[in-house]
Amino acid sequence: MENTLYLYNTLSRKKEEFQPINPKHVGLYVCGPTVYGDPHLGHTRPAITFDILFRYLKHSGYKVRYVRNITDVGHLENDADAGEDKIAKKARLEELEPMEVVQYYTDRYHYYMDLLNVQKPSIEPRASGHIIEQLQIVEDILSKGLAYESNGSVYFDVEKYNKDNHYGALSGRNIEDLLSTTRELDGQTEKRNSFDFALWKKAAPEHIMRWPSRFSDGFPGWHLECSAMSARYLGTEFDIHGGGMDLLFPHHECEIAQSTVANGHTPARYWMHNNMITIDGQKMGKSLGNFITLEQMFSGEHDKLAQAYSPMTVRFFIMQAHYRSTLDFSNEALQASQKGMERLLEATANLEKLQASDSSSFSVAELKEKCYAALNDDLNTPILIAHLFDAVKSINSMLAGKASLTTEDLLTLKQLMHDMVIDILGLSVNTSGSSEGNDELLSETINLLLNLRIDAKTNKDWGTADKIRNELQALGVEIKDTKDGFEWSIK
RNA sequence: GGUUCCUUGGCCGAGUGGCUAGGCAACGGUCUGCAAAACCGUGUACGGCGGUUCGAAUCCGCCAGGAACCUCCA
Repeated sequence: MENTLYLYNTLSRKKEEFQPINPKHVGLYVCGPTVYGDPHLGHTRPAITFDILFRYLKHSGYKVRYVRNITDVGHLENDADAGEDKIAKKARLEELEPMEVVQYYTDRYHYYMDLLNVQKPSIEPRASGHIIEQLQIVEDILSKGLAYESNGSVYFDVEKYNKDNHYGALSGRNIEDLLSTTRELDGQTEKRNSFDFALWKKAAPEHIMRWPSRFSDGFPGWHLECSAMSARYLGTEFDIHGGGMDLLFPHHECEIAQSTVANGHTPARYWMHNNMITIDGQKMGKSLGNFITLEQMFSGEHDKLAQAYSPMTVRFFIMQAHYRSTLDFSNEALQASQKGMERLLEATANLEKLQASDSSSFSVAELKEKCYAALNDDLNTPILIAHLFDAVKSINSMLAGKASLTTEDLLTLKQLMHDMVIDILGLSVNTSGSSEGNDELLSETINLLLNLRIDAKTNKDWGTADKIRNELQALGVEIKDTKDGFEWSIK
């Protein structure tokens, strides 16, 4: 495929042609979840965004190593002395072993990602499994004089780093701004500057998750795991680093600083950031407590939810907005997505019914070109979907006998729709995930009833015909009359 | 307070200096026993005020409103 993919690089703040370091291979690192809570709607944004990137890169012929971590240690609750590992806190609250909490929420995360048809990354490393690598980086940075030890903790010396590098290059800040804007928090006394960040943190007595080191019994600073694990599995320089926009600063900025000191160069060439999902115009997130969990989305059990939404509806909803735009949650928007997606999937399934003819009344080649152009333009899935709806229109026109395609064009269209809808957008064709009651007996029974209805119609017995239709519909069987009979599906 | 970003028709949501985004909803028509589905058609959108330009929703300035980050967050 001689397509050129353009990706928006946060580093340069513009779209850049994507060129991998090693031809045919792509190294992709994405910040994964912190597993101390149930996955919510917000978690689906990066998961789906980078799932599409992963799928598209593979579709384009690249061999992709996709690393997405599980954060199970190290996130400080507040800062400095008041710091407490989030996992540990949750554990004490629930009186569970920290690793028990981690396991539980990791499993939950995996379960819901599977429902959303998010492909598993190639490697899913855990921070807790890479303490040694993280300590090695701490030692390395210390030996280079860009970190200092203080009361059993080790901090990165941002000011010193900034002399030869630009701390803030990714997020568009500079150290002067940071000096004046960083909030004064308790327990900053260990640090030389408020913007210094921990590489290693001494554990308070009540802190359960801890590892021995020559500095103290403690745990790694929360930016360090990504530096350690990306370098271990992708090398010190790899192609793409992704994550949520909320991680841009300080997380990714610190990551760059650490890795730059350790390796002499920035870790990733392209930095991609997905925007947030909002609700009532505000970011959906843990801190605000305004999130809707995926369990709630799929069951409909939440005050904000007018109904349950299927995983595919949620997936489609997310893909209908560009990944760098905020996306506002609303029932109306979700319902619109659901209906649109059903139409798209039905048309895709109906491709099999199409008959070729002598000539083509529309250009499949042009459609195909537009689809790839949309993807190549920084993964513009809303535009891609708009083009797919054009295809839907054409497919339905063909079904209605108002459009035609040659055998060759029809084949191309089938392949294209399969590639786009199934492979790249990752929608599964069996629409609603609910009762797949496709057992013989049920099918034959419904067929029997609908055949009786045809008889009734032949006899102009509209009362009986309507009764069969209405009652079946009430039971959730969707009925469509066609020229030569009927079609039905279970809703 | 600092930095950055956003404001598009009933709802969601793309986009470009001049060429139909798309979806959902609505309305009219075709089809149908009636519906549903499908098809055809309709909707004179770009926060406000100035400026640049032959021409701006798209560039610049100001104003209004909103958001993100600066603290854990996807």
